[in-house]
Amino acid sequence: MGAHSVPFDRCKPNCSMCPAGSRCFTSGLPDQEISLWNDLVQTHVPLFPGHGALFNAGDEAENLYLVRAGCVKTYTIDEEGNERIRGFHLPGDLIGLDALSRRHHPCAAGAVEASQVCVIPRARVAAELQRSPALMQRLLERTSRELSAALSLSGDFTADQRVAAFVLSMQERLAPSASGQKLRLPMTRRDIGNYLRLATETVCRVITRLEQQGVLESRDRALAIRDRRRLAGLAEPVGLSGSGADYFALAA
Amino acid sequence: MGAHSVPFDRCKPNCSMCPAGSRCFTSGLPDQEISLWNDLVQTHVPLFPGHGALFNAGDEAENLYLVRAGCVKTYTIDEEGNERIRGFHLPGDLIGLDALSRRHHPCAAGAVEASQVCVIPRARVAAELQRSPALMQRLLERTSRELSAALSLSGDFTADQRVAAFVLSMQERLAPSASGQKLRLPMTRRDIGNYLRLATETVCRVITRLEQQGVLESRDRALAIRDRRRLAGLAEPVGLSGSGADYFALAA
DNA sequence: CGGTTCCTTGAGAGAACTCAACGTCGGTGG
DNA sequence: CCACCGACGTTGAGTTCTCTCAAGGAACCG
Repeated sequence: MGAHSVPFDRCKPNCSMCPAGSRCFTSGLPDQEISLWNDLVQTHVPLFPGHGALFNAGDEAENLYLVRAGCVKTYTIDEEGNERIRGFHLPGDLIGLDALSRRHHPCAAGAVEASQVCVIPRARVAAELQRSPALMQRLLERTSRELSAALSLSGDFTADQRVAAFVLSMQERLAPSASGQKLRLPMTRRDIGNYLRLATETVCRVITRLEQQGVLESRDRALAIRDRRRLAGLAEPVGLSGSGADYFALAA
Repeated sequence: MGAHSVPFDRCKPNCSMCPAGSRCFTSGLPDQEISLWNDLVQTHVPLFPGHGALFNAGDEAENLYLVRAGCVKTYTIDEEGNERIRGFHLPGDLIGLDALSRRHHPCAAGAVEASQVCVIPRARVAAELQRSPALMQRLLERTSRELSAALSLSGDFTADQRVAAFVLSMQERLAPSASGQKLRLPMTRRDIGNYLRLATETVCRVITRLEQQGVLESRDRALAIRDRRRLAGLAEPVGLSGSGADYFALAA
């Protein structure tokens, strides 16, 4: 992965044609608000794995980013050069919510697979917050939801529990309607392990074991859930799933 | 710890006399905004360890809470009855930010030591958000900061790194000015271990080791940092400290 | 084709956990 | 006043889960 950020080209996006569709965090808002948001979005940029980071840790946090398509990871690099993945961001997810109280990004962001992200200048968001409580609430809700998920994953769970929770979570986020269907994970085993704080080999072994027990079917990145109940039973202590259950909780 | 929430008594608090003082998240706002916030605060309640929870996981999230004095922990109980501490909340900290996108609390809250918390009805917060962007920004910033901290702690760190980061963090939060002074931790070794995902014994052993190396001085819950540099060096990969460095980052 | 990256499986090592015991402290009640 | 009890803190010995190291096979690409 290169050291420098990608340059932005100028192509004005249009929310009504967005591939993220109903997963976008504006989904469900009145047309007027969405158009307002659309005006905030400055441009969108393509992003490819290994072709430079979207931003690096310590960079000034000038923008928020919204994933249009693909998968983007946020990560830190420790002094020994080891990557630590903090999160995977799928279509509709915002990137940069952990920097809202800071001037600089606490982490870097880069593509896991070929992706597109919308760029929203933070100054414009800050200005808009003065006018649109609804958008601000959405922002706050998303941030709160990420907090809740991060707290869930920070427990000390076994490798089986972690992997089970991860698979379930990815299924819900990637294909919320198609339960039991085949699923294609965007990331490598190494990335999964890094995110779950497990060695790559451990991830492999757990998946193999779950396959032998008839819980999963897996061929490389393709994956199908055979026994959802057992998987959910394993994942339950982690408490990661169902984060997006009731959305408008903050609104009175 | 009892199963039922404590009843609220009626004592109207006054922000200008709050023991949390400058640590409160309203600190630095113009007097007018603070008075506005003061109006939102319905009441404040005392809280004692072992005398019932402030709320339990699954409870309807009717209120936000703001710690006035003491120390409050948030935690979940898994199906085997094991407690998992998700966070310690010190004077000035808000409780319930992880529930802003939900109707129900994902965790319980209870006193670590004798404490007082302000009660702020969420409905009133939601209504106020329409009018006061400054307060909303503070709320968003606090949530973002907690997210950042939670992500930092979710890495796979050694017991030494975790304990070092915890001690440093507590020192910064409890006595930001009095560096090197003696510090009194509000929580037991068991609570620390539970929070850091370490066995109680491991926490003891690490502290003992750090003492032998001249990094710390420790007698039960009293604690003094002897070699801040070594401690920070150990804690550095965790990246927990300094979260509150630049505050008004979101404001334009 | 080579070369690279990813996935998978095996064997040994190590960090943290569990189990167990003991000392200390503070409260309680005889 | 003191014995008792429970909670907390500390230390030791053995176990276990996951990691590290190593190697082979599969997929992809120039």
